[in-house]
Amino acid sequence: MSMNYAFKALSDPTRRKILDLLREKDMTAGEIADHFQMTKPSISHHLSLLKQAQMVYDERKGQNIYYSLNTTVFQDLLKWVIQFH
Amino acid sequence: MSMNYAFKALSDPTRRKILDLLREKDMTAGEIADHFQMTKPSISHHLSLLKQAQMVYDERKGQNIYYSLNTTVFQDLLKWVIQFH
DNA sequence: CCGATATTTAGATAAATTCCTAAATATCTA
DNA sequence: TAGATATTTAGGAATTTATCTAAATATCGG
Repeated sequence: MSMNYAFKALSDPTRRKILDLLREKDMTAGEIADHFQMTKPSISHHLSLLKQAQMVYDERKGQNIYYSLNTTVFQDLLKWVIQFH
Repeated sequence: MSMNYAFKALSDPTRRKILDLLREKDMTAGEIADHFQMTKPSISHHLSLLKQAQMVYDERKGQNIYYSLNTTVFQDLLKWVIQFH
């Protein structure tokens, strides 16, 4: 089930911060990387895990690849958390 | 912030299953362990991480230690997830 | 086509995580 | 108090994760 990847993805603070950034607006991989003291390959790796977890979309526009939130898994997460409320 | 421990705790499927069990009823460490093909020390370790994340309470009653859900962190999680909804 | 820019992929390493066995601790009961 | 039961703590091995540098891929502009 895809929730497993989502929970794994959420366990890292860098990835949660990336999601927070994307909540504000869609961003390119480079723009995202500029918010961290970490190399671009490392951020690229985190983005790939978020994509694997179906928490972000990626779309190439020319030289850039834009990342945006994919909210479908968040709905599943919401249902999961509500059970404990 | 305690959310960090909570997200870490949730990243493991065994720990999520423990939480699901405790949703039904409070259970002793031994009862919980009976639901897994894993040694009791391993389950004990998972329980300790859940406690560190403030997702469960533990209370000794005689020889047994009962575990139960602590829902306060789940409320924070709910708020966090809702932001992405 | 070439050089520059944006991003990912590959490969390596250090740190963190999961799980085990053995030993320690706490409680109960005879 | 001694033995049995419940649970945790300690220590170690195997796996996974996070990060880096170097190299590869894709696109753009001249």
